[in-house]
Amino acid sequence: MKSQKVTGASIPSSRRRYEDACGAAHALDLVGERWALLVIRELLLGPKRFGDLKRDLAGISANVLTQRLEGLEAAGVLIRRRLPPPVPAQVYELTPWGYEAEPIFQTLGRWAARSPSHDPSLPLSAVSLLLSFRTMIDPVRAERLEMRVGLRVGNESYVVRLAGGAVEAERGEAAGADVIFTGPAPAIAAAVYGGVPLDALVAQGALKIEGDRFLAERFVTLFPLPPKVGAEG
Amino acid sequence: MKSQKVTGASIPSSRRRYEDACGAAHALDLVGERWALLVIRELLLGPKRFGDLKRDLAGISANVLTQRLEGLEAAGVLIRRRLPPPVPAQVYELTPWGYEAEPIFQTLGRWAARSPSHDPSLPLSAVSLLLSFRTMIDPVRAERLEMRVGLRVGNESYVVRLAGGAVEAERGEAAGADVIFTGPAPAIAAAVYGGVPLDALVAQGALKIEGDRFLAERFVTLFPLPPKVGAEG
DNA sequence: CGGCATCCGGGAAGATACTG
DNA sequence: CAGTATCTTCCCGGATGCCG
Repeated sequence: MKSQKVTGASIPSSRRRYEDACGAAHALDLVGERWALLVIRELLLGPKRFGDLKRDLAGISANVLTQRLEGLEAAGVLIRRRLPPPVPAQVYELTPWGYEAEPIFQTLGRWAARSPSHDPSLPLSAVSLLLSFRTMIDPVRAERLEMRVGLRVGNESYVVRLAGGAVEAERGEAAGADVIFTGPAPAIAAAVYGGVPLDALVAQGALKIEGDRFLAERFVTLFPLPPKVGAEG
Repeated sequence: MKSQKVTGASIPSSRRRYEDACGAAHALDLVGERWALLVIRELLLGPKRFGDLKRDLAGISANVLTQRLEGLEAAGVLIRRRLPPPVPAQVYELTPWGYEAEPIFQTLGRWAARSPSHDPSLPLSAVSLLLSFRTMIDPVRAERLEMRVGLRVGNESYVVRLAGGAVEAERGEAAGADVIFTGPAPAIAAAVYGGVPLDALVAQGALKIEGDRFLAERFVTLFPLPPKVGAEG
């Protein structure tokens, strides 16, 4: 029978769509299903394989991930690409338009960071952390500050460059940076957003810091969280 | 039995939450359920009653609307307020923080407007139309253009003010504006976003135009849709 | 192991009818 | 008008198993 494959590309069935010309409503038709936006988030720093996505999206199940990847591919948000041999792995990569979704995460994140119920001490993926640097950088505190910060999280390596009040945060080789943090993303987040002293994190073995320790101390002060609601004004 | 009422404030059960410190993930915990963002959208121009929300959110059912309103109230996004007599009606109104969600709609809308599957000819609420003016205004085409445009949609009246390339769009009295459109929101959208000539809409009775007809023709050219993907730059 | 299908249980969404 | 009660349908999440 060879199983005929009639799954239908998992575009939301027409009954399940908002029949609404509003752009935001159509965005929700495309990426409003559970996990869809977080799948995009995990790809914003570059292509990933199925297993990496499953690992970094703690709690997603394989079948849902498959459905979301199908739906997002059908919507034109990402493409499935087969890497050439040496390692003929399959990866999922955002289309140029898919990459343009990043401002959605910035406005969502900035807004929700003010929620009384937001808990920055929850687990966090490396991509989320790097994207949060792009969103939360304080240009005033960062102006006339130049540094390259390397991050080693799991098997991946990332670089944050500060220059002229602007920030770049992307995948890249950490070696040669002014300071290098090695450890899980939540430990780095604890220093940057939780106010946990670097000494403490190093002492308990959660974090390793190489290079300019003074720059490291500066770095973790550059990303202030907005005031929670209720503390207006 | 009097039915015991244990509805529970409808904050997503913990199994259903992303346990993720990422701000965007938390935003989805708060407003990621179906219809939640559209409920917020309908309140961005001011308070509404239950029935108005149900009418303007075509397709929502009463029980889902009730659940969303409960959840959004529990999240601190909106409050339920009882108007004082003459008409002691109940209305739902965004909190100050709820109003701060508007940029979410702008980034979502701008992004999705480029989707190949976006269809601007679908039905549209009056609020969506007004918000789209804030999002889609072309400051270049609007610069050195000053006008007040009144919109009468259903029983509500709205005003769009253009000055110095900036736009204001809000509830307000249409009388006295330079030009006044009267008709359903989709008809106005057809002129602005669908390129349908005003003559045609007036001729078929979909739209009434009072005041400066020349300004009306200018107005409908001020909100260009971004290029669809595939027609890249 | 990566990718995908299948079956199942629970729960959220949708439709309809009903109540104060 | 502003919701509630109830029933059905569908989606989500987990487990398992197949195939390369």
